[in-house]
Amino acid sequence: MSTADRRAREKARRRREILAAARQEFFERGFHHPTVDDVAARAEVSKGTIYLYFESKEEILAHLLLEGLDLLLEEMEAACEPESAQSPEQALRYLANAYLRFCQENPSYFRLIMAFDRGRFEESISRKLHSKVLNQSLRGLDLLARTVERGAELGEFHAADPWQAAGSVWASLNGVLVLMAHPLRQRLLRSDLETMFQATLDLVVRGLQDGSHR
Amino acid sequence: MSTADRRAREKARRRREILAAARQEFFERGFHHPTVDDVAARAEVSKGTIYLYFESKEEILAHLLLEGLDLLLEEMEAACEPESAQSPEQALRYLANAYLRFCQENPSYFRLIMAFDRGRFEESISRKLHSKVLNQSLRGLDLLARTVERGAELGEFHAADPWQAAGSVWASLNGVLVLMAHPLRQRLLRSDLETMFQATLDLVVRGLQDGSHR
Amino acid sequence: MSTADRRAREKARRRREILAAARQEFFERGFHHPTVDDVAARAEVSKGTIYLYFESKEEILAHLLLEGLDLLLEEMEAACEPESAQSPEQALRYLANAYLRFCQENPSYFRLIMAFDRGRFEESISRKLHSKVLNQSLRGLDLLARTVERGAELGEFHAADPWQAAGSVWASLNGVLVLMAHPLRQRLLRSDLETMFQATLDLVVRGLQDGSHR
Amino acid sequence: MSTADRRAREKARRRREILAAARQEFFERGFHHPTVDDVAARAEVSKGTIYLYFESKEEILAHLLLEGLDLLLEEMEAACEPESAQSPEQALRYLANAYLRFCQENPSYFRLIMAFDRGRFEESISRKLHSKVLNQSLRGLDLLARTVERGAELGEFHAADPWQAAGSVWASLNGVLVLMAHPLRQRLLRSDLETMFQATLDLVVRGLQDGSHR
DNA sequence: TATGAATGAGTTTTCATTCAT
DNA sequence: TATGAATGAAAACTCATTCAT
Repeated sequence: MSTADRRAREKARRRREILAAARQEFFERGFHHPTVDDVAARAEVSKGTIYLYFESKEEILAHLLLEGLDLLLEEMEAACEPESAQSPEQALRYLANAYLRFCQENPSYFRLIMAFDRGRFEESISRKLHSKVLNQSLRGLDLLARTVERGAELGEFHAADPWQAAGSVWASLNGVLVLMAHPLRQRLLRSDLETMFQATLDLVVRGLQDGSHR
Repeated sequence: MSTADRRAREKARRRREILAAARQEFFERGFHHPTVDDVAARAEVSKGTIYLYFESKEEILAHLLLEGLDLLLEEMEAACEPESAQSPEQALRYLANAYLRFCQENPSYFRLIMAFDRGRFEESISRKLHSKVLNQSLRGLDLLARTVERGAELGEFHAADPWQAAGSVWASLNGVLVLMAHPLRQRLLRSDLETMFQATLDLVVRGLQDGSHR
Repeated sequence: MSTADRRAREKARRRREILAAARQEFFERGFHHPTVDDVAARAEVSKGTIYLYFESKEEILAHLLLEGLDLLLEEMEAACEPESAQSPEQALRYLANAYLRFCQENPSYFRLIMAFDRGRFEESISRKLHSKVLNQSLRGLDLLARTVERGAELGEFHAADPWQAAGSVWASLNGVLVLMAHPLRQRLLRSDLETMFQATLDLVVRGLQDGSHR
Repeated sequence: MSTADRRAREKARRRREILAAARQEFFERGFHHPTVDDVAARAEVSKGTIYLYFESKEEILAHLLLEGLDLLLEEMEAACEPESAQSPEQALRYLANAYLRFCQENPSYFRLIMAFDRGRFEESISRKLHSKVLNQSLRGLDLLARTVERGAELGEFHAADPWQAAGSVWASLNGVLVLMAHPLRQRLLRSDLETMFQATLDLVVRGLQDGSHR
């Protein structure tokens, strides 16, 4: 067993090393520029070895994406940790800000997450991995939905369908992050990501709190 | 003159034909798959001819993008046409719905517009064309901002900075369109684009109307 | 006739204009870079017109070469003009220096002449034009040979075969021009074209004057 | 070790095979005509493999050039081997004849060496390779200069600056080789390379021996 | 005579992936 | 398990020349 164990451990370590090398390459030089050779060189293994641990180049990127999602989820979960202690609005704001911080601190992961949406990814990675990514990417929405739901139960939010409302919130925040990713739009709107993000958050929170119907 | 005229007309027609062929290829097979050869074959001209009318493959895509933006802007402008006759809320809803319709009816143009954001486009098209695209892409935001401003002046919206508010609204709507572009997310949220879009629109409109501050 | 005359004159003028445009393009940007389009643009005629006046791109270059040779020959002929008035040595030195001046003042023509030697020229121009170039390029040698011959007759040079001797002289002078064309070799030999050329000229003149046989 | 050794050996062999294939292609069909595909086909490897062993097409040519220079230098060094045993004149003649033989036996290498002078070579090969070529191409001149110097010290040659004199000799011999490379000029001068070369060699040797100043 | 639109063969280089060792 | 040599499809762009008008 001990031998098998060590083998497995070493295998896992090697895999992590390759992933780390890929992360550096892709984050430093863009998602398209680095070649498998570049990654192999950085990981100090041969090109063939890469294919021993990953099916394809795209799968490596998918795994990095998964990493990013894990990190994001972790931070979002931490943000609404002592759940009961926070008001739903507070929790919503914490969640949103956790997302904002994550994007600011990990712009490359954010770009990767956004790139996943419209990419040839889906065509070129295994079905299993693809659904893994999708699942993970929905957990954030889930956290949001639960918070909205709690707010609705407490009468603080007016949302007939918490999932839908969570979708709206998520879409709005995401939209700002994408919108402000472009420096030119920051200039045009004479604003920065931080300000814009908070303004949008305020806007949707007010929308959730206001029960009036047109 | 007649000769020169006919020449110019035929040149313009040929250009349109190439653009049409490119549109078909790119919209049917994705923005990355088709080669210049494919476009040439579809347009029934030689590859060299393509380069007589367009500087590069990327410029063709940029011109398609411009087409899409023109179309979108046209529809948005039509939507708020008899400006004075509409309440700001009404105008905002019309604008938003014009955007929604456009995206539903021209999903490929929408994908192209979204794709433009993050891409090597900027590096590979002429500066002039690039700024043309940017300019056009900002006019939608401008329409929105003017509407918000009118609402603020009439006291119907509470927005200290109309441009910022317009940015929030635009970002939110855009966010929904992107979010729901993925069928899997539609399923998960047990909703469809239409519903989700209207819900988000409601949310932000309520947010604009509600003057309370937390 | 007058009409035909004018036509012919205009045709000749147009031809010269194209040649002038080609000269500028090729001399400024190298013999390989400019395209037929570039030449046409410079001459302010259409590309098709170029082919009305010249068979091919290579033929244009050949005509420029011919121009260069004409110029060179003119100067060499001027150099030994009042033939009888000069000593053969003097005449030889004048001839050589005419060549040197020509190369210094028309480095592009010189490069073109050298390029003709080893080039695909021969393959791609008409036989007639090719022999015209060859003929012309031999007239310099002829001048040299006649001077050597005169020297031999006067007993100042010792040359059993004046043509052969002229060939040697010509080859040597040419060799220096080529050798010193490269700045790196100028540096290595710690000399410049002028000095080296005169030194070589001295060397061969002494060789011609010295009747000793090993 | 054995494995690594064999690998290295095979790699070197493959490289030699590619170079041999390139040599055949380039020497048979001209330096410009063959494509990388042609070389690959001749070497019976895929096109990609070529680029595994050489950076570019130009680098292949540069390596062939280097081969040629190595060969030439070898023969020139052999020619003045038992240095002390020869008179300077003898040594000079041996050197010159070694050069002549090389050019006669390896006309393609000679053409390549001449072609290197003026060409886009310098722009398209690595700096390191380029200086390697330059270095090698100067060693011939160096041998000549040392011989002339010895002759000057012994009083047999009159050369104030041995390097300059060597330059003159080298230029002259080179000039003949270039001049006579063209069959048409051989015909015109009613001479052949061999005769012309010896005549020119005689001329410059006499020039070196004669100390008179005009 | 002049135009200029159209052609399309031609060429280098890249790189994900495979597979013999 | 690891290597790294080999593959070969792919793809954008150029430009001399032709020819209908």
